[in-house]
Amino acid sequence: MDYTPSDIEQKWRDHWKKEGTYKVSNDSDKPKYYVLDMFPYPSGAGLHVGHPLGYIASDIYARYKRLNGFNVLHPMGFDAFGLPAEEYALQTGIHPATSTTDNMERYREQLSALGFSFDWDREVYTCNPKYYKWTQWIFAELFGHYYDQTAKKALPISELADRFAKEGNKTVKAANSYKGKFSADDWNGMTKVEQADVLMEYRLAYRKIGYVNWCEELGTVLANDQVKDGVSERGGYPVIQKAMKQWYLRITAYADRLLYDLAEIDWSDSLKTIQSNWIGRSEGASLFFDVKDSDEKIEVFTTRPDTTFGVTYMVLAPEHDLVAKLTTEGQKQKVADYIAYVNAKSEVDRMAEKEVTGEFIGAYAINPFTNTEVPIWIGEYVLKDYGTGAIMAVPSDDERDNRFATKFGLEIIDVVDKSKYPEATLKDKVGVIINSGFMNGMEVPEAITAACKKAEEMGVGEMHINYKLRDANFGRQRYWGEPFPIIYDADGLAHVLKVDDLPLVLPDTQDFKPAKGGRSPLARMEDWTNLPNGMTRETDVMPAVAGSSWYFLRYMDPGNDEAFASQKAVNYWQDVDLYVGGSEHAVAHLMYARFWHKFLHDKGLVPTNEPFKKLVNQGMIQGVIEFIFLDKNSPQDARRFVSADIAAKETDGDFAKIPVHVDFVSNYGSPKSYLSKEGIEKFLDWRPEYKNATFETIDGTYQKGQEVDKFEMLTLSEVGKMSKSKFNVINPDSVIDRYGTDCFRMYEMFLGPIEQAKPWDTKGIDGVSKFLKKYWALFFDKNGNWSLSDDAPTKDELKILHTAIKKVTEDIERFSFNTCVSAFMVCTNDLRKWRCNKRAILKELTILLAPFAPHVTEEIWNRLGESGSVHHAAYPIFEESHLKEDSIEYPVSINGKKRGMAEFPSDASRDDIMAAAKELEVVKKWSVEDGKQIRKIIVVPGRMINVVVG
RNA sequence: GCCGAAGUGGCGGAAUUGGUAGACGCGCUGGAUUCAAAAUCCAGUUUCCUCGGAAGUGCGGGUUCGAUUCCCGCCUUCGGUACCA
Repeated sequence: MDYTPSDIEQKWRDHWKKEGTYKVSNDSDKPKYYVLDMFPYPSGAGLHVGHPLGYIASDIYARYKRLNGFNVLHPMGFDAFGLPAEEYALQTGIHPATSTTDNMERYREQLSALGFSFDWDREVYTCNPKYYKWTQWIFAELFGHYYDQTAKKALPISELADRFAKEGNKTVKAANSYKGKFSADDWNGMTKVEQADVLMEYRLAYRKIGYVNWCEELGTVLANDQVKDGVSERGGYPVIQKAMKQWYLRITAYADRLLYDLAEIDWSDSLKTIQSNWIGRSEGASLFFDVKDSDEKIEVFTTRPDTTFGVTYMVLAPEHDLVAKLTTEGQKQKVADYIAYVNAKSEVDRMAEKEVTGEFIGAYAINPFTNTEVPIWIGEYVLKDYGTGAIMAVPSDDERDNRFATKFGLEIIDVVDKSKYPEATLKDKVGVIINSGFMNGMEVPEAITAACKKAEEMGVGEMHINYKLRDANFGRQRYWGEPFPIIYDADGLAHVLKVDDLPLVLPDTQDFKPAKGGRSPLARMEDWTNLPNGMTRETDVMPAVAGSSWYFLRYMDPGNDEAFASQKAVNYWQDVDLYVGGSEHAVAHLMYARFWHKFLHDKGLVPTNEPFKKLVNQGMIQGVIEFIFLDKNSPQDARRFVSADIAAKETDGDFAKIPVHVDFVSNYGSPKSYLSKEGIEKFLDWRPEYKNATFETIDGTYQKGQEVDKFEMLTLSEVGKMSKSKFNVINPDSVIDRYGTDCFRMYEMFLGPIEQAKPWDTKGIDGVSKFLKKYWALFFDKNGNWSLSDDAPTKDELKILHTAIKKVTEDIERFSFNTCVSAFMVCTNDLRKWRCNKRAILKELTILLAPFAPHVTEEIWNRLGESGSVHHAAYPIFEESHLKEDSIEYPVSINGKKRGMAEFPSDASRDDIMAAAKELEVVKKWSVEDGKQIRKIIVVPGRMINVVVG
């Protein structure tokens, strides 16, 4: 009887569904274990082969925990709001709700074909009003709270207003963006609007001016992803930075806790480092510089107040508020030109700019320590949102300042003597201070303290802790997202909707184009925005990160209409024990989710301080992106495409890389990938705007309709993220059709370490397929008849089984699934050598294999005559005694090079082995016979012997 | 630019704590079976040479009896860089 996956896999999936094999209850005597996957965005391209990598790993782990007696919560859902569905709607007129529903349906089918042990009754999707009711509610709660730095937690904003009325804000230590100080009398004398404006600067959800990518031609705000090289990806129109008032979340209030609580969670060091660098806590001083002939002061943050005597100029961010006020008449034009240049660049482009750029604004600041005048510049390397958006430049001790000063011929004064520390780089805070008045002769750390003290005495500054972390821009001028539960009164004051008025359902429309001024399409729906009582609704919607910031809590109690989840459910499940997802989410999603969780914890609504106890980042399965080259200078009605080899040769040509759908390309991913005549025709059907183009190769040129015998246009292959926008998505469906789900699951695991990125390739899948056939064949005789023996297993058979139990168990625990698959292969190969068909061995092997290949093992389990499901069986117990050997083979090295082997009893002592080693043939050959002496013998019991000769 | 990761045979990868480099699989070569093919099975497969060795884990140094593993300096590729998710 042959192994035929198609005969068994669907049968068992139907059976599991019918029996509710993977249902999980909130009432259980078993210990709980929560295994969570990062839920997918249901893209129109379907589930690709990269998604399952993490899902298979977490499914194996969930099944492993279940076999070990845990009550395992293992849910799945969809991150269903987002930009791509809206862009698709703009192009096709298909409503995002429709396309998203269709895509989710396709994803469910694809996911269920992978045999995951999800409890689908707990499915959550973020665009469901029953779900986003609570997303809106959490936002409303954030709006209703401020962060009290004395209590170290969020408190109701009403308590803050009461304190202002009694004490003003001088005694309040709270996270805020309000600059001034006021007394109780001042507060009580303010108008309602003024008070509301002040409170807004303290709320955890607040409004302020922020910058967006604005495309005038498209009349819309663009995501960073939609901007390439300063122009819109669609159409290639110019994009500038435009100021807009919108919602923000004050995540910076939690910066310290987000940083220090990393210590209590089991995440990789690299991920913790990424998060900690993203938070970017640095201690230093804020210093105020007077401006010559002006009342204005420029505030800077510096980690090196000890170098203040070396300040020879200042640089403001081009967007800094003071730029307009301080620029002198003579410099106005140059400054305006420079700002226009900067506005056309994204932040990433600005940071990546290798050339130093800047402009003098004509004004001078006064160095508070030296009273000398220093010129004020603007430069793109200073970012508005980091620190105060202004720096004091110390070209002697900062690399970027140094490059800037060198290029523009600005003065450089040495203030730190590093001659005592020849190893130190500019970045190291070491050295002796020189040319610096009261600090001369001090070591750097001492001087930093002294400079802060002096600044405080002089009233020109103070110690300050700065974070790179910025508050989260939470407004999108879009349609497909959660509406804000916010209405504005006649004074423009924001009010939140009460929980009884939620969800505020996203109104229906067929017109997804932005409204005037780049506002959300909702702004056009006046019936919805204008309320009968004269109030108006907020028309921005929330970003996709909103729904993904708390979904893990909803799975605990997904149907609840009274709360985001019941306290009983939350107290039972507590937190996520294992979270598996891509490293591309290392900052944004994980940071926001931790922030929301901590806020809910402050409110006493979740028992844990951190949401994700252990986190494993799966590497990305990459796709191949194929390009041909478009000659940018060719006329619009006769575009010229050239092959990759021509483009490589014509180095002076001006070519744009145009991605080609991988389906059109022959031999994709290899150096010889090419477009055939048929491939080009498919490309032209797909991109009709190029129908008149010519396609040039070294051997000749092709144009649509032309007759050619053999035509191969070489394409350029690059490896990169699998994404609909790169036209390189590969679905698992065809692989599953051919090899079966169990094989696909094991092959994805066999590809390599789960955390490592790798390009997709089906080359080795036959090996895994052969393994499953061999495993199946263990249960059958030569004639294909079911044939098992009930005899007691031999010592060798037990050793093979228990070697596998040990290896597989240890490797599951350390998430090394590729080596598990290899251990299974070794085990079946060895059992085949012994022609083992003992029930006692094969039954245990079947349970061990069940998490990896759930279908074939269930079929065998059934044929073994066992009751129930193999997925509810008891995990095999490892017995050390079966692995014991009488003797061990030692490698014998001479001077670190392996020269031979020698066998010793496994209980031989180090001294015994050392004595015996001297007499070994190999050792004599390489020492005495070579005219050398034995200098030293190193024995590591059970491992190796190394003899040093010389 | 900044932050993080990776680099080992023709290919995917293994080596868990500094201790036999290349497990397992693909591919390839030869053989068996077959009228033939597929499938299956067996053997071989890092490179180089004088068959005894020599070299070898991106590159250049270092520590050590011993380094894929630790340290210093580079190179290349991938991910993130705050509005793709």
